[in-house]
Amino acid sequence: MTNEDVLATRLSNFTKLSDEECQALRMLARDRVRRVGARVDLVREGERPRSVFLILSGWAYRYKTMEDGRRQIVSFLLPGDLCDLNNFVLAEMDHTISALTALHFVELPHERVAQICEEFPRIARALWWHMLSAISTQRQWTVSLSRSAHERIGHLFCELFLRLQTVGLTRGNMCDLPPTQTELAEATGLTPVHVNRTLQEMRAEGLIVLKDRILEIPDLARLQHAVLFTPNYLHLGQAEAGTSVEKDVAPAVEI
Amino acid sequence: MTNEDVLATRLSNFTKLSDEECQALRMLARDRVRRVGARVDLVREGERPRSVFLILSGWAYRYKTMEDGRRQIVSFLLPGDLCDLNNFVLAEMDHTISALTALHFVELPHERVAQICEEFPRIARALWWHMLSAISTQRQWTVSLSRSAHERIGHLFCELFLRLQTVGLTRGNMCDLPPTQTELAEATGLTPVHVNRTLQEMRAEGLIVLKDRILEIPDLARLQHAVLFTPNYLHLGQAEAGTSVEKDVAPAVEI
DNA sequence: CGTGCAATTGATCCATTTCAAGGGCCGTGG
DNA sequence: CCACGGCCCTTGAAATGGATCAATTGCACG
Repeated sequence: MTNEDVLATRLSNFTKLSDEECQALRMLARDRVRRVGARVDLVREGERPRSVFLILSGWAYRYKTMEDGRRQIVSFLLPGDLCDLNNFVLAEMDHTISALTALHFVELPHERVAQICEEFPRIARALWWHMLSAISTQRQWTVSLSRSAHERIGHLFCELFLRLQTVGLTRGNMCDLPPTQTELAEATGLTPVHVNRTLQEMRAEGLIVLKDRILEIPDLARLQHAVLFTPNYLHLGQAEAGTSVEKDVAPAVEI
Repeated sequence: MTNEDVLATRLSNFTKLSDEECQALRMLARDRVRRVGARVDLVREGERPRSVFLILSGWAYRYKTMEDGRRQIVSFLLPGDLCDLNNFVLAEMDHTISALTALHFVELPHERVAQICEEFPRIARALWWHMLSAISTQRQWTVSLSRSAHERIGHLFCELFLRLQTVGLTRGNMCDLPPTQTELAEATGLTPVHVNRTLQEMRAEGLIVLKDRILEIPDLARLQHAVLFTPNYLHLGQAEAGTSVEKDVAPAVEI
């Protein structure tokens, strides 16, 4: 099901948007809707994408391949996510974006985005937030370098659940979780076997229920606590909070 | 030693800049130079920085602390690097930036940057590249999730060496490497003990010479090969390459 | 009714962690 | 001038989390 409201919904998590702005975003999502099946590449390493992708439905992911064949998924792209907003300069991709499930998306020329930003400054701001949150998320993933298997997986689940929630894709404490255990392994830097065993332990502890690609988190707070998850990096609902926070810092010497 | 040319040098790796543009960048680096000693925080988690930092000399790093005290360094900031260029929206920091060594830097109000970008579109472009390369680097770090200790450390060394090279801070095949083994451990997600042993092995293999905070890479190509390093993610010297790369991709169905 | 992929299980191996302690260097203070 | 504490690097031995190898089950699909 294609939802042309996803982007507006997603961006509303950063700033309140007017009806007019939402309408403009809705128009974007009608541009040139495309559909691809699972496992299809959207952009490949070495290419210079000439546009921004907006995901309307389905999951995608970015991954890097090493010479010896190992693959590392470096991020998941969910409905409402924009890819390579930053790539105005048409840089060469250093990784591949690929569909995890069947996918609906729109390919937006950069000018189209620029034009909307000019007309609606608040959308421009929201897009900055969007980008910021993507970068923060990337940083969080690197923190997993010092996390245990439990923490890596649990953390990922918390993140995905919350991100899906912001676009209305959770039902109570449940959500879809399309990636296979092998893909979870590629995302966390673990072995499929070990992911499997870790999942079983987490199930045994009652932290998660995961079956048939459906994830249920009986007690989100407990899971978050168990895996040391703090959601601040998603930067949800901070935009309103004003800008006047003053603390003493860096007793620097003026030169 | 403060080098007011670092930024121009750094950005020249992305696009050729005119003398006038370089001059403008040089003026930036004179704005309000500040100096702090090692281990001082520049911005702390929870704050809303109102400006961009430009590092003139010395090293800094971003890190996250977990509730149980573990620390993870998520990136190093070198001379010529700009921090939080993206943070126009004044988001709350979800991590801390701290000086690794004594540091010279400039704090630039966002308007100052915006103004320069308006006057010199090519600088704006270069700043996009700068940002892009920072994000790519962050992605590369998450690839370390599936790297061995040797690869993590070797990869980090290759990256730092090349980044330093772009701002003229290498001497032949040598460069400064101020982080302690404990800090290298925090950056790679390993134990200090294991970092120590891994370094010894890499020394024994002749891949590196590391003593007194000076790193020497006798054969960069060999090291790169040994740790599966590919420098494309730094996006150096791609800007000139034109934008017309066409390949067939994503045999998508128009709807 | 096979074929193939996802999930699962068992047994073994190894990389990395943990714990514990010693040595070198440097700045500080007696 | 020497003793001291602190930080950084180093070493050893033991414990363990996660990897590896190999095989089995279950299920969807042509």
